[in-house]
Parts: sequence; structure tokens; C-alpha cells
Amino acid sequence: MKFRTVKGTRDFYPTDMAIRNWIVDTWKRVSLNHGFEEYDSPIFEYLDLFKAKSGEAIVSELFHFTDRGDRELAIRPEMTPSLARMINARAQSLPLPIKWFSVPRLCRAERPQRGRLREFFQWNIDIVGIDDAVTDAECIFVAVDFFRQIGLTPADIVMKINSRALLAALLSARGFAENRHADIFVVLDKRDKLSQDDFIKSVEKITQSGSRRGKEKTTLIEIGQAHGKTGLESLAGMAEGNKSAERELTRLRNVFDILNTLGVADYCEFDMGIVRGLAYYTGVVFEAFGKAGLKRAICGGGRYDQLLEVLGGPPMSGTGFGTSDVVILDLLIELNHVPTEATISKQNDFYVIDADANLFNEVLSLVAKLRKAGFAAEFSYRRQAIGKQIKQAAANNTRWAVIVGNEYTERGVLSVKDLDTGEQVEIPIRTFLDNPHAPMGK
RNA sequence: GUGAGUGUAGCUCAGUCGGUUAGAGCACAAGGUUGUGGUCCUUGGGGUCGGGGGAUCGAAUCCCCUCACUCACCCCA
Repeated sequence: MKFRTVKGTRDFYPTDMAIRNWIVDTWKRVSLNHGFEEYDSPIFEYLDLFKAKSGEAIVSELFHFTDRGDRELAIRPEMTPSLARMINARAQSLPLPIKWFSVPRLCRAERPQRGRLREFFQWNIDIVGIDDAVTDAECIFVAVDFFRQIGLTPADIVMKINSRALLAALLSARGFAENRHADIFVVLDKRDKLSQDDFIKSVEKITQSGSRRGKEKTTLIEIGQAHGKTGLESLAGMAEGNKSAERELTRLRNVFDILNTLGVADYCEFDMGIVRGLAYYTGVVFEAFGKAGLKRAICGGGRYDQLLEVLGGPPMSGTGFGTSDVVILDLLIELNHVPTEATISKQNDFYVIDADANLFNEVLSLVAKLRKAGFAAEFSYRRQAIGKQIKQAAANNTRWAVIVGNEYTERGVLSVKDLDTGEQVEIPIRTFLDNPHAPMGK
């Protein structure tokens, strides 16, 4: 084959498209159920928009080009800058809070690997304008609800939750200067990727030399390894007496309380190892992980306080998350949870069959009437034996076969056959057309 | 950008020590005689063995180069 899809891109044949639509439709349905409104933006933007958020280094990781008007443009690699641009443009008039979602097609010039391609669809949820634990919890709730909707249980997936604000407060309380926090974040974020020994080595690298070293190391390991209920309690002792740490701990506990009330606590777990590499996160952060096999983060998000401001808007706190169709699909394949074709691909209501080629005009006429009435009706392009036509009907995922035989012209009746049960009834044409679903009692 | 692995039919793969015309299952198509599908039976189409070069009487098989894909690292906006 001379032509193929470009590296990291996919064709969507009807069977693939059915699965993609199933994922995207579920994203949309869940979003709407939770009170979010859909938005979208252009697929390309000024390159400067992405530079403003992520710096010059981002350029090599996105597809960019110069148009005929010498504009430096880039295909969007993420949705957040466009969202910020849209909100900033109407910051004075949009009612708060903003609860928006989108399912953009994105491109990143990365090297493809498991769970990551160069072109993909991403589900984005954001709540902007309110800085409160209830919105942190609501975002997590939405993500977990999606996992529930596609059939994943707490045995399949875990949502790990942390607070960068708590982490920062604890570090400050223990004497780590703020200019060291970023380095510490990086080490903690990699905790689960490293062996215990390598983690300790990494911690040692970022401790100060001299008398404080041992104490710093102990503290960082204690903080960094804290997870689960006991982990959260162990931090309580550490936060005691420090107002800012106590406040952030209360906030995080509040998030867990709300998640419990919302009924999704069994999916959620505190983990100090979730920090997220993105520099702009400031508060509660979270990532979902598959429990078996695919250890990659399935979805991730958190609270950002300065993002809109950085992109020229007013200071506004927001929280949100994103996940991609690629990683979701990989997870589902691994768990053998991909829905069967029959349940998600297109289904015909009727397949109209002639028992004799002379009756073909009646078939066409019937199909036209059924389609006009809003039913999905199909017929064979080839005049052949009834058995062959029924076979085609079944292959086309049809619910009812409508058989037009000599009795159609002689007695004014036709037969409707339920292709799932094999049950078949004969009814007058007029009765059928009055209510095509009636003969089978559905 | 760095490292490793894999390339045989649309898909999953077999192919012995280098030996004649490269195979299976699934999928696809046709048929199984004139009014009933899923099973079954028969038949068929489909291959530059990723590509190029080399050693050999002879290469899917051995050597070199190259390309593509996969996985991991980096990065994850």
C-alpha cells in the first residue's frame, strides 16, 4: 500500500466509529447529567496562545505552521488555553460558576506509545469561578461516574487524590523553603515509578547537606509515602499547630467527605504521590489508574488558580480534568470491557424482503413509507432467494424482517419476523403501516 | 531526541536443517434449484514473505543497510 495513515493517527472504520461514538456519547451524556454545558473552539489557534501558557519549549511538541497571511498557527494540543481565552473574553458577563465540557479533537507531535497517539479525542470538564471543596469533589464525581457508566468497578480502577496546597503547607511548616518545593514535587510525583531504594536515593539528592540532612530525609519520606486513610491521619499530626496546613488538610478531608456522601468513596483514595507535573496546578489534584496491567494514569486533573490570569484574564480559580479516548479504549480492551458490536453499532428497524422479484416495487414502496415515518428501513439491492435476503437482514443488524409475498397482492397482508426470536406474524398491510412496531407488541 | 523488540493474506499466526508452485484458522465472496437467517458443507478471490543490497546452484529462512510499527525513557501543556 502506497498510502497509509500518518504516524500516530487512526482511521475509524464503521466498527471503530461505533466504539468511538459510544465513548464520546457516554462522555456527553455524563457531562449533561452533571449539569455541564458543551462548548467548542477552533481546531487551530495562534501559536502564541500555547506559548503563553506553556513556554517556548512547547513548540517542538505541537503541529504548527504559517498561513498565507504569515500568521504563526498551531493545531490545538489541549483545550485549556482555548477555554481560558473564551472565558477571559467574556469574563465580565458570564454567570458564575462556569460549568463547561468539551470533546475536542487534539494533536500532539509526540512519539506514539501505549495510551498516547498524535491525534485523539479528549474529554474536558471544568468548573470555573468557585474555589470550594464541593467543586473539587464534583469534578472527581463526574470522572468516577463515567467509569461507572462504562462498567468499571472499584476493582478495576482507583482515583488517587491529593492536595498540592496541603503538600506545600506541610513542606513550609517543616522548613523547606518555597523555592525548593518544585524539585520536591517532581520527586514525589515519580514515587510510584521508582523502586523503594531509588525513591530514597532521589529524596537524598534533594536534601540539604549538613546536620539537617537526616531529618529532612525522614520528613520527605514520611510525607511522600503517605497514602490511604492512615496516611492522611499521619499527616494530621504533622499539620498540627500550622494554620495553613490545618486549613488545607480540612479542605482535603472535606473533599473526601463529599465524595462519600455522593456514594463514590470506594473508588477514591488519598495518595501523596499524586502531584502532577503540570506547573499550574495549585490545589486538590487527582489521577485515575487502572488496577491491573495498564498502570498509566487514565485521567487527571486538579485545581488551578492562576491560569486565567496568566492568559490575560482576571484572577479566577478553576478545577477540571481531562482524559482521552485512546487511554480509555486501551483500558477497556485490557479489561475485556469493550461493548459488543451488536449493542452499539447501527441497527435497522426493518429489512424489507420480496419473495418474488415481481414484488420488488412493493418493497421499494414499503421502504419509502417506513423511512418517511422515521424508521431505519433497508432492503437488498439484489433480487434473490428469501433465505439470502434474511441473511443480509441479520448481517445488517436488523430487528424485524418484513416479507412481501404473493399474499401481499392477493390478500393484502405481509409477514413480520422478529430476527432475535424467530417469531413471525402475518398482518394486514394497513395495520402494519399504521403502527409498524405494533405486530410484535413493542 | 535515546534505547529495546517485532515485521509472512484484511486479522491472529504456522512455515522443520536454506530446497520444488508459501500455508491454516477467522474474515470476505459465490454456490448448496425456484417462500425463511445465525450452524454446516463445497468452492473462490486475496501475498513483491516491509523494502533494498549481499554471500549461495537455490532465501520467508543467513549477513548488511533501510523503512514501518510496538514498547519503554524524555515530556505530559
